Amino acid sequence: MFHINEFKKLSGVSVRTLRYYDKIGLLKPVSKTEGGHRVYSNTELKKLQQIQFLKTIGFTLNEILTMLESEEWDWSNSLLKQLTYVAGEKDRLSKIESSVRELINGIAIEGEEFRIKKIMDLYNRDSKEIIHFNLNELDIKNTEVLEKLPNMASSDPDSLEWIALVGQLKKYMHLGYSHSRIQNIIERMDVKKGEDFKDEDAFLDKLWDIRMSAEESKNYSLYPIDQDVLTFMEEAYLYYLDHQS
Amino acid sequence: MFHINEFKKLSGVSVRTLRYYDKIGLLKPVSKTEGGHRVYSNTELKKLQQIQFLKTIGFTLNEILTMLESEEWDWSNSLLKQLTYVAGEKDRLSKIESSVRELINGIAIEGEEFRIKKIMDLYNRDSKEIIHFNLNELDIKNTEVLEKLPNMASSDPDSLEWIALVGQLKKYMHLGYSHSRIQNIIERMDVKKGEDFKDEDAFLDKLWDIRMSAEESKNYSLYPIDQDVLTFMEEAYLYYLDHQS
DNA sequence: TATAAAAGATGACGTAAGGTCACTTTCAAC
DNA sequence: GTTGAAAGTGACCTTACGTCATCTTTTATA
Repeated sequence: MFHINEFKKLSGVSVRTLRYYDKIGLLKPVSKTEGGHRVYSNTELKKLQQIQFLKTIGFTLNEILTMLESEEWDWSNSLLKQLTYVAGEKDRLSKIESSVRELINGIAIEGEEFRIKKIMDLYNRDSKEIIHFNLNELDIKNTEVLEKLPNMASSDPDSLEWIALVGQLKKYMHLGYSHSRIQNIIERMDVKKGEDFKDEDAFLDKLWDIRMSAEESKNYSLYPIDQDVLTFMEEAYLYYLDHQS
Repeated sequence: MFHINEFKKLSGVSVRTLRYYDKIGLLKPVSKTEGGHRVYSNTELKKLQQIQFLKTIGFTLNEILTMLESEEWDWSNSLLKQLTYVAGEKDRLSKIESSVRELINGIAIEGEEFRIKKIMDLYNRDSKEIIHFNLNELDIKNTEVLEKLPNMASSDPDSLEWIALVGQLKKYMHLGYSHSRIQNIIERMDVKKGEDFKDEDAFLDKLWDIRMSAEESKNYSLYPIDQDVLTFMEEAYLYYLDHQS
């Protein structure tokens, strides 16, 4: 049993935060003294560490609250959502990073005059690729795509394998679409497509369809796939069809 | 000259935001009508676009305010700072992404309940860094297994596929080891084993070894594989070897 | 046991960047 | 001049706490 300052030292979380978590019902002390001082135990310490972890991967306190409250929480689903979010943010930051690098280089080379003009140029480009893209994504995510891909957030191993396959494709892209490793991946995708999923709503069919129409991929919000990966996939697939035994 | 609603349509920025920018002195309208309605011009449109750009690369409105106010601003310096910040954030998100992936993988293989709290418990306040689940942080006592599986906690797509394959095996176990679906999975495992990894330390070889000695798998604690899955895998593999071609 | 000091509790206000009412005033068309 | 649309202002709300200010409880010492 610890009082609040000991608990703070054990957990590394500020007293204010502990009181706040108590207030919002996220982490209540195991009991209180007669005078109203909070008393914590090891149980609360563990729970607090879980909270800290979920916070670092980007969940809000409210989300964490409902997660830890409900006994039957769909962890896979929310973790996949979170993965989507995190991967998307990472992607966004990558683009920003290159913009800023470009700007710095431009200023270094061309000097002061470069400033306004180039900022504008960069902004216009970014506004098309980043901002506008995000707005569309948000709008569409809630309506069409979710209906189109009902099972896409499942923790089904098949879905996971699909994710793995796309990941491999990306990893080995530099080998070129005719490379045997790439062709093996494509073959597995093709086999898997025909073999594992015969129902219409299946994850793979939907994603396969999306591959066909590159435009749609922009709205594909569960697992962001870069445009170049999709293009590459298309090329590799065509090559695969041509050279099939 | 535009009134506020036209300006909103031109810029894509909400009316509330425009009024807010006016209030904090970031973007004032060129003039006001006698009745107090805001009037904007093309100059403000350009400035607003600059603001939007600076916002997307992560500057606060306050920073932008001082930037645009002072005539001689050290752009290189602040952009470099921003680059550092953005790159750092990207790095942070990368680590989070791997953590989440690993968590998902663990759940995919093992099922929801058991693993998640245990993994989350790994979060230590001591490590100010985001946890990167490498094996050292895990509570593993058998060091032999540790040495055998150097890369198994990585989010390498190859690892992901392996994980997915084991997951599928578990999922379709009930079909029996001679079922075509199972045999397909086994075949992919076998092909993958020989094909993708030729170096000794590779993930798959090591795990394949572990399949051989079922006892060791008990110490295999990052992605523990159930005993029955291992046994089943062995049976299916023997069947596969017998009936090959 | 009395008392002082330390520790804890509670409440209020502030943060960034606006969103969302509610209510009032001005503009533009007829 | 009337009227409906558009614009104005002000207040409260959001996250996850930090930072006082004031009051009460606990604890250590005389």
